[in-house]
Amino acid sequence: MYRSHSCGELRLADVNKEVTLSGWVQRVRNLGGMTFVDLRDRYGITQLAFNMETNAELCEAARKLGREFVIQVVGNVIERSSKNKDLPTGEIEIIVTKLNILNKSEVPPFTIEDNTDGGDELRMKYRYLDLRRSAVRKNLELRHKMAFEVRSYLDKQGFLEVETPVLIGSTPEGARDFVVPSRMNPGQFYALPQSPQTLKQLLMVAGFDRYFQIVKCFRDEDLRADRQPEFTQIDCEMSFVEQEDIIQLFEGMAKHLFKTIRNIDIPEAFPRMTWHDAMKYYGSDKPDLRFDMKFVELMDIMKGSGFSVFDNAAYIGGICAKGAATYTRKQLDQLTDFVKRPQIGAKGMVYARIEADGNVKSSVDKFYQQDTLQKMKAAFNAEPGDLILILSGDDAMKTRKQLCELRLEVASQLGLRDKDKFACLWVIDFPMYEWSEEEGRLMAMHHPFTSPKPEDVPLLDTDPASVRANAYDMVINGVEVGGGSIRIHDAETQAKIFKILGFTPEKAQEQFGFLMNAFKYGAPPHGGLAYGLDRWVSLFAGLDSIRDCIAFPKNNSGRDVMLDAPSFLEQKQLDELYLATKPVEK
RNA sequence: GGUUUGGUAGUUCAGUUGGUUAGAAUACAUGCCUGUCACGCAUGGGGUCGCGAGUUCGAGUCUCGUCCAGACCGCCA
Repeated sequence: MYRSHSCGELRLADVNKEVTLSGWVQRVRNLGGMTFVDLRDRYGITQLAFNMETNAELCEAARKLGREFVIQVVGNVIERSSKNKDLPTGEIEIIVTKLNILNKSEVPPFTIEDNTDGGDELRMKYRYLDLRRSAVRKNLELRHKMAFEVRSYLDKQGFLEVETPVLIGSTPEGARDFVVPSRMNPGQFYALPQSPQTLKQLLMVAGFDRYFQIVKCFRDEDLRADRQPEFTQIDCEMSFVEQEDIIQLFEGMAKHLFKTIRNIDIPEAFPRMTWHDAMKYYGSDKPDLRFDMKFVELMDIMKGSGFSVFDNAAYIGGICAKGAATYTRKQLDQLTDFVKRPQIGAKGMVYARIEADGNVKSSVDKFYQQDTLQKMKAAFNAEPGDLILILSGDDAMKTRKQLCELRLEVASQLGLRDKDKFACLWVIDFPMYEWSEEEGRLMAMHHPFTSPKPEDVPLLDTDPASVRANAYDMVINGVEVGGGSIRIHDAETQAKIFKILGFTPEKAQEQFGFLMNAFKYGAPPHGGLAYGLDRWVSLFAGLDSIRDCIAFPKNNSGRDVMLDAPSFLEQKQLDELYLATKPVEK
């Protein structure tokens, strides 16, 4: 028997028991006459005590233990003479009578502690050591609990978890596919699913009217802190439902997760905002509503006073930062530099402080009379002590996006983006299409299986760009945590949508014939939603990157630095796969 | 593909205007220490300053190239 107890469970009530413990050596404290060893496993830390007077040989052996040695001890639980209140097991310790070294360890390249001295790169290379740290382990425990609660909730609602294949066909619409060459079918490739979208729709045709799956999805696009090439979705689909049914059910799931994971009750319904309003008032389809700072458009007030930048602008808008009039000139210059960075691309920033007497002191005072500035102040409902920040530009959408970045930056600086505060939101009524400059055609904003709003269907023929979709995203704290739509379920409409997206009937048949054929055999009305599990976990854990809640994540360049993958193949493997070329190794 | 920040001891970092033997903390090793729990004290070892080229009497420091890593833009139906 390797252990009778874990390293996290012994308490005062266990005093006088003889126990066997196994674990890793966290630290050895050698005080001369006695030596203490912290023994760690994933349940906690228990202190082992060795005394030179009572057992010199064992005490000498304990002194020689190194960090991360795996040991097994037998000993008696006693009450400590000096207790440690910071440790759950801090009232007891083990007087060791037998010590067995199960395995030695080299000195680890970084310290295995909550405040490790290791940098990200090193921790990723030795991820198996990083995962020994409680901070990382807790994230994976949280992830497990969330997946468990998702299954519990959906099972109670009658959902069935069905596995769909990972080796499927490539579809050029959407993100780039990861592809897998087929040895048995020379020159042909599988693709890994970007999501099981079409497969779950086929399950609806098959009559599995409540499906879900916690499933890996793959997208071969550049990475970010919140994007991995493989990520996990809570993928759901339902038949005989309208948008409202889906919103209700998955809002319920979100509330269930808030309650069970964070013990937060959200009695009221989540607010809803149209995509149009989200863009107009927040410059984003995923606004962070933990704070207000709504955009105010100033075209009527500020245009035509001789300030040429504004006079020539297609959009003038601003935000009001409550109580931020104390910003110094230096801070304002830094904000100006922030919006002028190439990633944001604004030309400049106008600011105005509301002074104690109610007067407006702005950076463009020489162009505006005080009564114009007062009108502006009124438009923001600004009060003394507030700071107004204004951007303008000749492309309204671009300027709003710049203003969005400014809003988030100022909110961060003012401490308004509290990780323990949550603001949930449904963004609804997305447009069906957006124009792609690169492709020179309309692209599906959501995906090509999304249905148009019934009242907008006539517009498909006259003005497709203005058609709204039965699509919805859930946004929490400015993070898109999930999204979905009511799908098209008849072949005729689906064919029409493909046509608008620029597919020839032949091309549509070739790529999506299986779906359109299925629709000929009694497809029920259906729709669904997918939540991003990684993003949910990182929100609840307060993480800056989803990498911290993934056991073995990939780095910025899509590499697994621990496995050193991807890697080159042997020529023999390439030959078997009919892959001719091997890039020259640098 | 682009913008930007960084790469110096095992690790995290400092290193001034280009100038003597490149430092600190921590980790590690050795010794002392009987109530520590970030134990303490003393001593010691440890460096291809990412790599390559250039400028210079002299480069960790300046220039160019390159590799690696992070954040972001494009991209992500």
